This record gives sequence, C-alpha cells and structure tokens, in this order.
Amino acid sequence: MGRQPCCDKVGLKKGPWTAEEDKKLVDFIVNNGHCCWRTVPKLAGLLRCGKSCRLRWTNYLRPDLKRGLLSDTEEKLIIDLHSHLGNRWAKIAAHLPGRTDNEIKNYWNTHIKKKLSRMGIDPLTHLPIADTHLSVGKNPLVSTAEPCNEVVELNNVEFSSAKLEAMSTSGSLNHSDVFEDDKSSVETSNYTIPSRFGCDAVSLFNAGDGTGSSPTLPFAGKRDNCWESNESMLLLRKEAKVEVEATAMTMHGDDGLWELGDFVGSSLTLEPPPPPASMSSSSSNSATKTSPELKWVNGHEVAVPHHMDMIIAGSFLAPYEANAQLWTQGIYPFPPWEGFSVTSSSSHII
DNA sequence: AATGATACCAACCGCGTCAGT
DNA sequence: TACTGACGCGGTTGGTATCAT
Repeated sequence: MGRQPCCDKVGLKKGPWTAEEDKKLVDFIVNNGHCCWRTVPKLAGLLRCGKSCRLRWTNYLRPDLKRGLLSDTEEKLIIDLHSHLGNRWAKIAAHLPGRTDNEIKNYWNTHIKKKLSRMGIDPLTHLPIADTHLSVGKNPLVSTAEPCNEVVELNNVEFSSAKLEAMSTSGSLNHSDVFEDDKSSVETSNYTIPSRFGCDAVSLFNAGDGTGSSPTLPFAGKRDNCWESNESMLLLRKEAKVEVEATAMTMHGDDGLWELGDFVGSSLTLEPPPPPASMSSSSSNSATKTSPELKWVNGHEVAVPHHMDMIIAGSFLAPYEANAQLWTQGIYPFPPWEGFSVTSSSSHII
C-alpha cells in the first residue's frame, strides 16, 4: 500500500504560489530556518503542505539561486555530467552552484535533448545516433550484455604492463569508497573499473608528452585540490589522491570521487611531471617504457599510452564503452571542451 | 484578430531512503 | 528487527506564454 498523499487534507492549497505566500515563507525561513518542513506551513501561517513549502523554497525562493539562462559552460558541464551520471539531476545540480535539480531537468528536457538530437547524438546514450543503430547487436562494446575481451590499443604507442594499483590510505582501497554507486571490488593489482562508468570511468589525462612539457587541465579546480606523486606507481586513494610517476601532485577532494565538476570553477595548472625514468634520453627502447594498463570490469582492456599518466575518475571524454571505442577509432563522440581537442586516436591539451 | 500548436517551467505525485523508536 | 514518518529525488502534469497559421 502506497503512502498517503501529503496534500490531500481539506483546506490545504495547491497550485501556483502567490507573492503573499512567498513572502510569508521567506520571512519565516529567514527568521527561523526550516528544521522541520512539516511544521513550517503551520508556523508560517500558510495553507500549504510542508512538501510544497520545501519545493517552493529550494526551487524558487532560496536566496543563493541563480536566475536566468544557463551559460554555455554550464550547458557543457550538464552534458558531460549527464553522460556518466544519467538522469540523476540532483547529483548533476550539485556541480552547478545556484542551479536546482528541477531547473536542470527542465533545461535538459526542453533544450539539450533537442540540441543533441539535432547534432545527431542520442541524448540517452550520448552516442552518434547512426552508430548506435548500426552497432546494436554487432558491437559488443555497445551491448553491455556481451562483454568484449579484445584489447584496444591507442595509436602505435608501445605498451607495457606497468601496474595500476589502487590503494586506500590504509593500504587497500574499498572500491565503493571511490565509486559511490559501484559495489564491486578491486581485483588484484589491476584497478577494475565499474562497468556503469564504462571506459570513461577513469579518464586518461595527457600529462605531457614525456619531454617535460607542461600539462594543463582544460578546466579548473575548485576546493583545495592539489596533486602529489609517488615513484612509478599510480595510486588512487579514498581521499581522491592520485600519485603519479615522479613528481608531486596531490588532489584532495571531499567525496573520494574525482569527476569533472571537481575541476570546474577556477584555473588549475599542473606542474609538469618529469618523464618516467624509462623515458629518459638514455632510454630509446620504447618497449621498456612503462605505462598503466587498465582493465575494465566487463573484460574490456585499454592499453594506455605512456604519456597518458594521470587518471581521473569521471570523465570529460566519454562515458560509455562504445564512446571509448569511437574515441580509439579517432572519432570524438562529443562536442569538444574549450581548450581540448582530440586528434586521431589520442588526446591533447591545447 | 482568432485559433491551435508548441515551448517552457513551476508544481505535484509517488516512491525510495534513512533515521528514530 | 520491524515499523513509522520525514525528507529528497526523479518522472510527470498542467498552466501560461509564445509562435505559426
């Protein structure tokens, strides 16, 4: 038996709020807060249910709300976040200060969906529509029911099997601590990516070409993010700390999950890590170069070019296996972020 | 000017989650 | 452990504005 509607009591008003009701609600909350929404309407002198009051406050009256159209940057961020969060509007809204889940949901349904469709992108899968249709039932990277065991190699870069180890600060990482919705566990020394995130769960980050050129994030960091490194090993920690080869970059997040939103809002330029020892001038044998090798939970494997030596959970590239497949084929499935371009089968920060 | 179609978005509804008992 | 109730989330509805004919 379902819950009784909260607003079926006789005498409670429904429908659009009047200016007078708004004023009563704002005055009350400003003066008293809203410790219990159920009591708010009674104490504020409103003939509304608590739920209606909460909605009106959070979606319309809250003083920290932004009004007006969403900017291009916000729109791009919504698209990217939606590509790996899906219709979890509240989570998406958490990355856009001053915007509500309702507002983003409405904007998605009225603007972005149509825009993506016009661009030939399926707003549900974020895949090119034609490719989606062609691939169904044929490309196992599209069909999550049929794992693919092939190894996808990027470019002609020589790969080796440097280990990507995931560890918590105590030495062993609980996978669900990092990927909030995934309950699977880390497998051996390879970091296993939850299939829900697909190949893009961990983004490969161009940290330079090995010559010491400075990598720059195409988006910016908020919070007190910074990076630190460790010797020859990638460590993904609960505190959102990644340690990369040689130099030092530590990122301190607050939710243990790295995602695009963590980097939006300010500028963050990474110090260039020195090239790995195996890439120094004395070493010309590419076969000896080390690089991380990621193994996807559904059997997908992606070998990573050695210059891609940073990883970020949550992607600015593409969320699904098929998108990563497109990417490795030199097809970039999304509109590019400002300052970021993809050429051939690789990515470059510009 | 009138009418119908479409777009937009505030508000509602019902369910899931979780804390308190 | 089971139950209850408050809150939050995502899907949907319906009223209003705007556009097209």
